Amino acid sequence: MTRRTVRSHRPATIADVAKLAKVSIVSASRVINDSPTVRESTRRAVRGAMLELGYTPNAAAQMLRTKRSNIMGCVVPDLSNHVTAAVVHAAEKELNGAGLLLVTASSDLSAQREAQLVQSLCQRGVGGLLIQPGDETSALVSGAITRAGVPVVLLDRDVEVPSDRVLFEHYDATRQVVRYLLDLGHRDIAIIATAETARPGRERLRAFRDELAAHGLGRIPDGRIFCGSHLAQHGFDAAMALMSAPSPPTALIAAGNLIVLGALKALQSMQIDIPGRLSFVGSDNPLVSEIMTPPLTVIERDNASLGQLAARLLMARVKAAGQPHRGLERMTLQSRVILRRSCAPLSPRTTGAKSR
Amino acid sequence: MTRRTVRSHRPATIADVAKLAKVSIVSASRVINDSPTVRESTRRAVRGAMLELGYTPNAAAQMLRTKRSNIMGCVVPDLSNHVTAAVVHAAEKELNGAGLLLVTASSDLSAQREAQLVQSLCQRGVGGLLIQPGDETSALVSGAITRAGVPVVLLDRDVEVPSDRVLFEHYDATRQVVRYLLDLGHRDIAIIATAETARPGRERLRAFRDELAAHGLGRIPDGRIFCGSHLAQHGFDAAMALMSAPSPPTALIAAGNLIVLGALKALQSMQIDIPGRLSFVGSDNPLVSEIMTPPLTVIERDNASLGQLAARLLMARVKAAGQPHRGLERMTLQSRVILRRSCAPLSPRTTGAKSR
DNA sequence: CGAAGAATTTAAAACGATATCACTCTTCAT
DNA sequence: ATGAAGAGTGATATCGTTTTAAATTCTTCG
Repeated sequence: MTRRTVRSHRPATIADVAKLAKVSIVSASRVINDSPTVRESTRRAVRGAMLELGYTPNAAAQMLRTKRSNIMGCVVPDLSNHVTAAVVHAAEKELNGAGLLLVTASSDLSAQREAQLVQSLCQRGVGGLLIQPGDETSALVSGAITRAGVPVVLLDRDVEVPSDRVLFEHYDATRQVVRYLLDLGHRDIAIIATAETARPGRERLRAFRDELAAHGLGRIPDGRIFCGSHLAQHGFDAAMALMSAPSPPTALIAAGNLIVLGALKALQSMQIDIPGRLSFVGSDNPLVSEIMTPPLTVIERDNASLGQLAARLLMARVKAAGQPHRGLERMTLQSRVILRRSCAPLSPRTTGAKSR
Repeated sequence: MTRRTVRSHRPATIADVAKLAKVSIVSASRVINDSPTVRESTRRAVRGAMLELGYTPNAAAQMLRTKRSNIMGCVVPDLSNHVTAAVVHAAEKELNGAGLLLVTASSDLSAQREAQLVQSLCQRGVGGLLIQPGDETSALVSGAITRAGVPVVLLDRDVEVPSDRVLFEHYDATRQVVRYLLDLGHRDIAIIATAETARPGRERLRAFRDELAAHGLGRIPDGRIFCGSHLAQHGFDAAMALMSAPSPPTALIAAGNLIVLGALKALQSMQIDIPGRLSFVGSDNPLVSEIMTPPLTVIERDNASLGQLAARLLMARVKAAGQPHRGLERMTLQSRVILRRSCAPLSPRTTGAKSR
């Protein structure tokens, strides 16, 4: 028969709180939103009532009135990619810490789907967006972003829109790796990369060309550059083509976490000795590349930091909504080159095999 | 000066649609919600107006009124885990296809955080939940689930709550693997698994014990079973302890996708020959385990199917809300054992090394 | 042709919060 | 004493939708 805190089935509303605290609904609302113009005694009364009723604001009503929600959106090409998942996970964690939620949607690299998702998320009232477009050149996507109407932070992409962005430094790291291979004596280096329509692929490729050119090797022979999807299959196909050709390269850079795996599968199926016959540079896959045989020289990035920074940037922008626009942020995170044992000096054997 | 479709900045509301279609707001609402009691001509008029205005319902208002939203929630231990990400990605894709969104939150294996997330998501009005609790025995979590008030589908977990669940078959596959090792002549087999407080770890361990007992090896010596976290570090530590002991096992099962990587790192650092000195069984990591040296015998699961099935189950349950409760679903997906080259018959050398 | 009944449509009342604006009550300078 | 400024409060309108119940129109049939 105890009647303490009747805990009616219906969740408490602000009206219940107000009544219990013996103040107006408006005052209750003020307390909830930390308005400064409310007397301390009132604040205490409302706080007490909220606690007693276990009150939490109805998000839908709040959003209907204010037009913004504390749900952020995130559009990425493929959440099942380990690198993407790491970024998203870090962002989500950072946002959660601030009481925000993150809804994630995968576009499967379809520009149309991307644009549609951005629109659909905005219309559903997300407060801000993290976006990693698959293709930076799509007008459909840049249009959708421009029209979003909420703060947007780009994830390692450089689309021509007035948004903040957090980027990885790909160019220097790639040049560094190419130089490393050149220093080892390699003169015939190939690269398998992602599409040039997105920053990582474009930057890595540009670095590849520039560094070779800087060493007087600007005239890259045909069939040394493979640009395409980020999928393992692309790595496999490209590596197959490369190494089954009459005169294969002596070094290979696999620039993409799945590409690495596909390429290695191909190399293994052709029983190509690494680094005996081919020096190999991979990327990402931190745990894995360490225990491969041989352990892989790779370019690695701190994906968690990217996600975290992006989330912070977004929250700052959302909070500052309405205030005069600070200049656009453009943060760059360094990549790390980790030397392991998958690259070796160009040996007589390699040369021999090639000059045959 | 063209005034066609003025495209006012404010998005169109149902009132605009109704006015343009020259019907009442209610009729417009009926058309939007596919109510059967609306004349064909009316329907056409409203449809036309919607299209012309580019109208889409305001989700907040809809939710405020109906108390349900088309956003689903998902609570998992760690989105950055490849396996988890695959499941979530598939679920998200399936939901997206039906016009639903998925907000994902990671609990970092904290039961408290899990309970809190479930509550916070519900209060924010998600229409249903996919949950993978880190610890099935936590009353905090099962309480939160019971109190959720929306349909819940458990992801490969067996919590005592009245919810649907989609499970992987772990028991048979593990017994199969143990039998395989026994058939190869191994008598001293070790296992590194995740915690017993969650289904996968518990099932695998039970299978391990049962199959050994079935072969008269029920008396498992100390230090052959390692239960703990799912992290690589646990795999590393356990493998280190196992193989640096005076009489190491001749076969090892690493039951967890990260555990595998940690264990392999340890084995490599100790320069333990696989399968010469130790037969090794891994799990998951499909692309990777194929290109390891040697290629790994593993237990694999179709994570995408799990996610997809869970999403479907959830949608069915959400749609059937209010209707008499069908019995609880409990679907099981088979695991696959893939034999590769990381296991070998117990050789004289292995035996010798051991009997020394 | 008129009435009953079915089929549509509509006006008005929620849903739960915040925004706006008016009001009271101090405090303080004139 | 008067007025102005400002702090604190509250009544009411509003956000965009669905629900309810009542009103209207359309059929059908005696």
